[in-house]
Amino acid sequence: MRYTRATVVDRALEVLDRHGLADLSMRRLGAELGVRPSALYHHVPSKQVLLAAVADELLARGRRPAVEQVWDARVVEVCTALREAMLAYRDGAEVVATAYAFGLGAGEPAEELLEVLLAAGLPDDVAAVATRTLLHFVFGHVVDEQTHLQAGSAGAIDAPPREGSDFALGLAFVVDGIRVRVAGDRTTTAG
Amino acid sequence: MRYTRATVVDRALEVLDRHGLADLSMRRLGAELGVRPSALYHHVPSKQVLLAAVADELLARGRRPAVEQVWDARVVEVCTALREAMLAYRDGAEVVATAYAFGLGAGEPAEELLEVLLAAGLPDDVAAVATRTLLHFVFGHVVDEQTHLQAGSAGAIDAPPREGSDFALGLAFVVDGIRVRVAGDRTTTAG
DNA sequence: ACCTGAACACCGTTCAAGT
DNA sequence: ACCTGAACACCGTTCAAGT
Repeated sequence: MRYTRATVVDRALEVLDRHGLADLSMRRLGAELGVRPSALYHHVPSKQVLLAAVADELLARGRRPAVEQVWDARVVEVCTALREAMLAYRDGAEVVATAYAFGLGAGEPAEELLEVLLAAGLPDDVAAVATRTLLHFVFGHVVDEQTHLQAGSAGAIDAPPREGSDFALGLAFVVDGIRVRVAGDRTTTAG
Repeated sequence: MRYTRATVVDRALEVLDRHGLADLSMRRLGAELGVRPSALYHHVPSKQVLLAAVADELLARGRRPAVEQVWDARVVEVCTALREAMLAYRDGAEVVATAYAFGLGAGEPAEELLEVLLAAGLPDDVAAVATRTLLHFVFGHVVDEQTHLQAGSAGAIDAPPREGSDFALGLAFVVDGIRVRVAGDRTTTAG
């Protein structure tokens, strides 16, 4: 059998969702494809790069069209869509957060947020920090949330009721903080 | 030679700081202590627990007395001290953030922030979410920051100028967002 | 109680050789 | 171009046996 990079990534995402990140090894993935682990290195330079590709594929599948018009509602929309895309796959948040930390994935939501914040009137450097702050919140929160959800569904102990409302409240803290700056800059520019 | 749990943790912290998290294996640590890896399991039940102990030791060494009185200045103080404690050791942020995610470490800064936010007048559930939002920001930001700092000092490419000011600005977003709630609750209570 | 010796069940990655 | 076979240099953890 001859494989392409896309099918390797697809199969990796399938193994991730079915067996979890801990079981997604190059050897396991090779076995799943009926191929020696070394064969994978013809399609992907390293496991790190493969996982980044998995992260981006996962996010691509979760993409939703933009509907909100105002900057703050748009920020909430992008972050909420990001959360849902990650929650849709087992260990999705961990994979995306790690890829982002290595600078290899999640570039698209980052660019989208930066655009929105620049359009809202923030200076370049402030918008860049605000974007990273939002992403750090989303990744940290959803990794936590997904860990607890999965622990709850696997074991006998049921998970604490950490629903989307906690996400909305935490996100509101960050967005409100950014709003203070947006309003301040507008005032400064106007005055 | 006979060792105690404390010396094992101390030595692990030393290996972490000198060689990095990737080189801190049970086998490596055993060799460093002149002992078989299996001997370590008499002092510590698993590597995960060892790393959590390393995280807490690292934070204990970075502890500073509280000086600020007002809640928002106090929050900034706690978060800044947390950042500095983690930056003081190689891969410190990664170790502490991971231990926190597993619910095994960093309990002390979490409790401190929660106390401050409750004293500021936030209801229990809001204060809990605010605490987690602050910690997610701090961990996410400092892991990023430390990765770039270390990449800059190791390789030929110099790091981008991500100084403490980015941290202060990002933290201000979250604190300002929380302030909106503190003010709102006070208004609600008063009205 | 603390440690050794030996094993179990794995990893990611490289690379000459085959087709 | 794509894959096999085999190796290199590792992992965390368990457990009977020693002292």
